[in-house]
Amino acid sequence: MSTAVPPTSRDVARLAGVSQATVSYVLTGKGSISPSTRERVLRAAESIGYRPNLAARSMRTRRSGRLAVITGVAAVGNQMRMLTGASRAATEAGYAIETSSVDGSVADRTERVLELAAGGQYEGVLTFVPVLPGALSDGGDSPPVLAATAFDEQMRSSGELAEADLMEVLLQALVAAGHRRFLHVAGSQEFASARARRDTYVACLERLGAGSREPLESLGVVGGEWSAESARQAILALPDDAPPVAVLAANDMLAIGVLRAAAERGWTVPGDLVVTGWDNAAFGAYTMPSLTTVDVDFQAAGHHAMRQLVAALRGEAPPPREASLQRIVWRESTGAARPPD
Amino acid sequence: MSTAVPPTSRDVARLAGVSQATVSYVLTGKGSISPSTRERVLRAAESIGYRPNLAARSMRTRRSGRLAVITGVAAVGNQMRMLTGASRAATEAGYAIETSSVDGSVADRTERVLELAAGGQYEGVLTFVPVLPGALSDGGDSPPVLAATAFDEQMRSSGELAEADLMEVLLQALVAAGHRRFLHVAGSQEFASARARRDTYVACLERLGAGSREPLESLGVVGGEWSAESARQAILALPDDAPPVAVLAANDMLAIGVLRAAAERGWTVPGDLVVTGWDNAAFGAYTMPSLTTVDVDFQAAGHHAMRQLVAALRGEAPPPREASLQRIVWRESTGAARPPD
DNA sequence: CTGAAAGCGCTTACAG
DNA sequence: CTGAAAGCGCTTACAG
Repeated sequence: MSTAVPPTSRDVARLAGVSQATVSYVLTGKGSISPSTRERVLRAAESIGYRPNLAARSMRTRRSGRLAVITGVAAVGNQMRMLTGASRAATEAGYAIETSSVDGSVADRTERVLELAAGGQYEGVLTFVPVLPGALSDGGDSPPVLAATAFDEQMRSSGELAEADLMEVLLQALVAAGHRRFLHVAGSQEFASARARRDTYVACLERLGAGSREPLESLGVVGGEWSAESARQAILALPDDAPPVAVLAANDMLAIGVLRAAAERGWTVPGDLVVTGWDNAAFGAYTMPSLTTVDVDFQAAGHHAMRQLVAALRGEAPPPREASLQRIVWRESTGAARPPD
Repeated sequence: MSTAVPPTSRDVARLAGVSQATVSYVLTGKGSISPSTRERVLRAAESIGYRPNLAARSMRTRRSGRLAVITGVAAVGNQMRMLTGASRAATEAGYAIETSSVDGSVADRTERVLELAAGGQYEGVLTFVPVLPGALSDGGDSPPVLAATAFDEQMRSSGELAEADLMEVLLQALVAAGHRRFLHVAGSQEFASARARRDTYVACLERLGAGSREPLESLGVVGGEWSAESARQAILALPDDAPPVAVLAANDMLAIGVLRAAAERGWTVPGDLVVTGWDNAAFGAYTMPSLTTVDVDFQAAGHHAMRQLVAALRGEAPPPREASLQRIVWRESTGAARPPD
């Protein structure tokens, strides 16, 4: 519609009766400008709908104002929610984000992330897929690279997604409900979240076992990828006398594979098996039986991860940790088990 | 790592022993440059790893080289797959894409799309969520705005996703298997795909009914949003004597809601009810029973939609229609029904 | 506290 | 077929 040429800072200057430099100082907040001049400039800019030409600014400052987000092919729904949150945080901070999808091995993905970081096009990179820890950096000479789904010793990530505290709550409740035999169906161990859930499962079971009168038994950790089929296979491979057993799956997709396999074997849920998932996938409330799971606020997680990235590239202190983004949703697949309070 | 200043076209010119203008002509393919000079410039650019500064180019050409993709909050997994394909197509065409998530009413979304199109930051806009047809444009004075999930009379969209031909195949196969009573659980009618599936259901049932010895009966069209809960409610509202009935749901999320409701009412699937979905969601192979559905290649759809956008903004003819991106996947929820061949 | 001037890296008439 | 020069819209020392 509007074939009109967009106004420039020179137009604003002319209108406000100041120099172009003054306009720039007001808009970037850099120079020290008198309140009255400042006011006048702002009003002029407003009145003609001035919006800085980002390309010109970028060329002059050698800052692109753009951040890259790396997505992968797994758990696309969760990533999209994270992207929404990250996108909002980036906009709030004055950055635009560009999305780049990668697949292949962890080495391939890492290579790609490194390329993007070195390309000079982006001021920072946030990855939703696991890469080798060596690729992560909190800035310094090169653009910061943060991971939203992994964490390492240097804490260059939003740990929330990797938090597995609720695995302990799940286990405690199941023990309290009388369960004594357990199995963990793990997710891809490339993901810190999967590692955290597995580690917490193993550690908690040991600890709880030591403190309880009756012995707790773990049938171990099976699976290792994020596919329903891997979970199904793991359950089909169980000995016939496995039940009664409480199966803690690393996410809902795995859990539905467990449900399916149980049905195939003629095991009832929550009779012979109880099952829990993670992520609160939309389908989980409608399976038969519905899935007990851990609701994760992916949008908030994406928002927070992006805020961390922005803080890193500005050299600011990381934003405070958000209140927990996770919460257990008890449904039919765990029978009468409920959290101890 | 590399604190080195990236090479400029001037560096390339110096190295190749030509002027900066010549380098530009070679790289943009605009001027007429002798093959030997051209070769020399290309080699020089290659040798020092020259990559054009997009900000500078953009400022000079007043073209941003950036396209906006609008995503929404529903069917996030499908959208992410489309985004992956669109992203690839954009890169192939030399564009970068930025993602912007919108929600709210169709009016809100339309407003947002219009803003983005008018903002001057993007050369084109592709939306994965429905907007008012008036917002769509195939270019001209303003940037083109295309929709990947809707279509209108002017065909400003990649119709593939809206294609519902397979609904007819589904119905024919079910009729051939002996089904006589049908129900359609529709998706949100804002989506062209949902409208197409509903319309095809209605039209086919009429046509097939007219041509068959035994009368076909439709229990009608219910639902109208993309939630499993709406489908569940629709089934719970059916009269007790509804079965046997073939339920054609507009997507898999709806179908799992149907499955759940059937179980709650004590109706067996595929005995009392047969059920079909759409989209081939990952969980559909693991429900009990597994879901017959329509597999959709969302990545290819996104790729094709983006190619259309690029063609529109370049004033080129739209790319040829892809071979069908859809295919029926027969599973347990339809019992013995199979396509007539 | 404010302005004149240079320059970021590119493209594109224009002249040769 | 090639080069010298201007200018896209901004920011930022520098001088006042």
